[in-house]
Amino acid sequence: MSLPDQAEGTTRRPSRQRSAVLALLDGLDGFRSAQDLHALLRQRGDSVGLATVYRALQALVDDGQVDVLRGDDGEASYRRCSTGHHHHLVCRSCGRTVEVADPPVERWAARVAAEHGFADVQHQLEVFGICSDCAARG
Amino acid sequence: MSLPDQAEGTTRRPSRQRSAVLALLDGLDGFRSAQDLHALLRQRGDSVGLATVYRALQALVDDGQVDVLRGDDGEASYRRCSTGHHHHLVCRSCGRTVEVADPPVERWAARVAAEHGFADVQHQLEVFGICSDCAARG
DNA sequence: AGCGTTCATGGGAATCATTCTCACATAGGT
DNA sequence: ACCTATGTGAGAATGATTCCCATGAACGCT
Ligand SMILES: [Mn+2]
Ligand SMILES: [Mn+2]
Ligand SMILES: [Zn+2]
Ligand SMILES: [Zn+2]
Repeated sequence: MSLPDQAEGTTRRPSRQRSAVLALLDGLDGFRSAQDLHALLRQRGDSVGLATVYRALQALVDDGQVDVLRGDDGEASYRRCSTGHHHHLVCRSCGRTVEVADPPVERWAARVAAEHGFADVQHQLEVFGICSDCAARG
Repeated sequence: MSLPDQAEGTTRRPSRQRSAVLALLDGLDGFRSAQDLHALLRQRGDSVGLATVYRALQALVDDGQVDVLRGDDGEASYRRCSTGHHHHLVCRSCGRTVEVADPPVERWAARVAAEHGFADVQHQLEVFGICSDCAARG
């Protein structure tokens, strides 16, 4: 049902920078902007050029290892995710994210698209809210 | 369930420009970018400043008369929509859009959020595909 | 280890949608 | 007609993302 991930096998020459980006993402559980990730890398000492951060993220996205989300302001946020198809429950305040699945909506999307003569169907479903930690703080 | 639309009653001084934007949207059935709408207004003769197009669209969005969608490139697209809560089936090629509803997913989103302790829940669900007209052309 | 080829990096310029500024126009009430 | 609050528009400013290109690092070969 999900896209073939045709670019998944692309060989890339390993580099300290790419590893640093992936390692950073592994230690975070929420969606973060490229700018944020770049700043975090600097603090951590693993300095990486901003352009390289964007390139690394794009490569990971193409490879299906990272998910992207567009905020209301249009800024992209990235998160290390499981490779299968899923959706997200995201905290608007801190970005904390839970991966969720909803089989019924998968069928619904396919059916409603077919009913209207649409082919090549994709869908996106995200749930936003305030997590309990953030609600406690105010 | 949907947001209170608190700004809905804001009084705004009428203007030729605002009317032109709304009239243009009424004659279109797909999502269009602000830049596109601005260009269309110029062609049509109702010239309106780009900043004013953005202001008019933002006002309509705040008023709940227009929906916004963020494309993969982060560019915002706008469409005159019915005021109630709904989702969209959008053609990736021409933007043609059908409004759709899915009551089950409404309940599902509320439940899954509650199960994880999230409050102040919103969700967004969009379906993308290629409409029959565009599929016919190739 | 040395060398050449190929690909990755990074800093800064370029892009581009969107927002801001502010001088000017205009709607509406007097 | 006149006043005042608000809308407009041209261009500047903003800010995320991408592009450019000279430099650096990885790989394959010797
Ligand atoms: Mn799904
Ligand atoms: Mn819904
Ligand atoms: Zn939170
Ligand atoms: Zn179409």
